Amino acid sequence: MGRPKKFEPDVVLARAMETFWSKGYADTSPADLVEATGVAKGSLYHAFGSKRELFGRALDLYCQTGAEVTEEFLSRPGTTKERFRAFFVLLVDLDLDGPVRRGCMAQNTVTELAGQDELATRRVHRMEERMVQLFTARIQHGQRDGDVDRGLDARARALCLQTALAGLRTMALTFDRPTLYQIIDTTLEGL
Amino acid sequence: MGRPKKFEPDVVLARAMETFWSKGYADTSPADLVEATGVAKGSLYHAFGSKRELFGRALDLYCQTGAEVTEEFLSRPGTTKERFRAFFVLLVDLDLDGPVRRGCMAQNTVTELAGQDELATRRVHRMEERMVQLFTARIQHGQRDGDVDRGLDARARALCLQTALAGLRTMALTFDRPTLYQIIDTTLEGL
DNA sequence: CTAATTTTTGACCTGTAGTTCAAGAAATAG
DNA sequence: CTATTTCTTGAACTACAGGTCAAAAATTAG
Repeated sequence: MGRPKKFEPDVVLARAMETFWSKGYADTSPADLVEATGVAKGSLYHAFGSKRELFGRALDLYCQTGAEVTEEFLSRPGTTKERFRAFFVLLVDLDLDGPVRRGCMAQNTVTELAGQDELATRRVHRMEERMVQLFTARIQHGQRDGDVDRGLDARARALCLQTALAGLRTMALTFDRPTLYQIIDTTLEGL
Repeated sequence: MGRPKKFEPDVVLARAMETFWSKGYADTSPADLVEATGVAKGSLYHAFGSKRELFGRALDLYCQTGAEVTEEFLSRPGTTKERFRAFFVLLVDLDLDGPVRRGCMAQNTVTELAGQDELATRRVHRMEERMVQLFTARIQHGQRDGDVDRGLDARARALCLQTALAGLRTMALTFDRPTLYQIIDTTLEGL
């Protein structure tokens, strides 16, 4: 009972995520969120508690979605190298084709909030570890397929790929597409 | 003539840089700058015009210093791989030994301001290009020394190293030292 | 229909960001 | 010593951030 909600919380959360992603935490104002979601300020606070809490939920959503997309994408048919290449290209394209270059929300968050917000920092670290796990698993899968040299230390390699990806998304803020593609190819050469 | 300055502009600028580096642009308030520099608010505005202009000067200082340190460090005696390793370790240690993890100010800036402040973004891009040039030159130097395989595309390799470095400094916000060292070693293996 | 419950909303509040400025202080020129 | 110049400083100002709240609206239980 009680008055029914006028908005879908998941939709509002997704829109809030987009806004935080594009503008960062500090530079997103309640007014921005009202504009992005179409929900009045009071309702937002009623539904989500505070700007920080809403941001936490948005970050969770981002990490969850990101992990799902990664898993799905790496498990499609193709060699290990092909799959990583396609995945990296996907993310670079995502960065470059958007109306504004905004990189990876998790990285942006840790860059902005490391040393200020331990919870957010830990959340991002968990996400990074998850990515390394997914990469490791894909490499090991490739080793079983005979796709990847069995002498390779899968986790060490996965850590390098995660590092390369983080770097790539930073580079994608200022470099052009051909250069970024070239970086992807050179990076993946050793696989 | 006129009343003499009470402070050394270079010292104030260096302190402002430290503050922007640690807290980011948006989250640094005039009050923070007053505390960090010991100079009254009015004087800061008198000397530097605006927060944005002061930040611009601070960013310039950071890029300038960074390029100098890089050049100096890569030109010390040792093989190419040794020099890159020492340089990467230096930066990781810098990140980890400070009182707060703050990464690279240039990356932080472009992460926070890409799509909002074209001037700052271009400034960072120039810095990144400069780093790639320095890396390229060092690799070519290694190729002449017989240090590095001559079949290598020096610039492509340098781009990868710059990307790895960017990634490494992001990873340094959340990962521990042994893992980061391992990443450095694996990354440099192919040199 | 009444009571109880849950949302919605904009008005309102407090604090601070970023800036300007007027008044005074410290120098030098003549 | 006076005029001129340049610096220093905190007070004052406007705008907005982040959040609270009371009143009205929409539902269901009985």
